[in-house]
Amino acid sequence: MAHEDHQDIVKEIKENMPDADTLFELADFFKVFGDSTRIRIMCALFKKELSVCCIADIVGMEQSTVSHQLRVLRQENLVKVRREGKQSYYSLEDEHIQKIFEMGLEHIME
Amino acid sequence: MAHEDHQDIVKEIKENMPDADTLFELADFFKVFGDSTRIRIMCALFKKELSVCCIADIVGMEQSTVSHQLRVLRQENLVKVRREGKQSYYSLEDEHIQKIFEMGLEHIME
DNA sequence: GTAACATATGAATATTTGTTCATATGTTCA
DNA sequence: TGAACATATGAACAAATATTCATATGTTAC
Repeated sequence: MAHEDHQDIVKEIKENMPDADTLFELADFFKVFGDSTRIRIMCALFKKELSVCCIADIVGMEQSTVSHQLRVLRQENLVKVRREGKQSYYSLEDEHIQKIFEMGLEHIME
Repeated sequence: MAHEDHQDIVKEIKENMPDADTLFELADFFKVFGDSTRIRIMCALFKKELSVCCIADIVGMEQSTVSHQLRVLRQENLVKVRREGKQSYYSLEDEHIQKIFEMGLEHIME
């Protein structure tokens, strides 16, 4: 290492990279997709909005677990909530999420 | 919970979900995107293939750290290696990766 | 008001994960 | 062969994370 080539390449690439903050934020965004419980929750929400207890039943986990994970999803703006009576109905924030999901699927299917 | 509505919805959604194994695999795939070091490595590789020491310099981390993370990327088929003399040159496996990356960026930019 | 239900949250725990150091492996050149 | 360099890997440690239990908060109906 440390020949001129090396330094030139490093410099060139560095200059064209998005800034570190953006990439850090991006990693945090993808981190949300990196857990099977959350993935399953999101997947369940593709069809329609669902209450917390429905989601818990679908993914087969404690209501508490689901609630914690829904908070994570909310914090990254992947889902939104609507309160109706005793229940909270969750739905996907936008269609990006499903697209990203599908691209991931495409990749692992190869 | 446990009114008929609830059970019907749960059943309907469950039947239409991809199987658990697939979703588990998908989570593992996205997990790779969920770390800022790996994201930065991938991002560096958008332009061209790079040697390990170049990557280490670009992301500003130990050669060892980068090597470990490159293994993770390899295991999920996100990068491929080409050995040339003393150096290993890494490059992205396919164009899915950049697309997924860009969709993520789009989302966080909103 | 209280009871019954749905959801959210805090604390504790176990597991996973990222990084580093030290070192092994692989490659080239003399 | 051995020295010098590049990369890979194992062990150890610190930090982050997912889950559960217990309980608090919020809502409705009586």
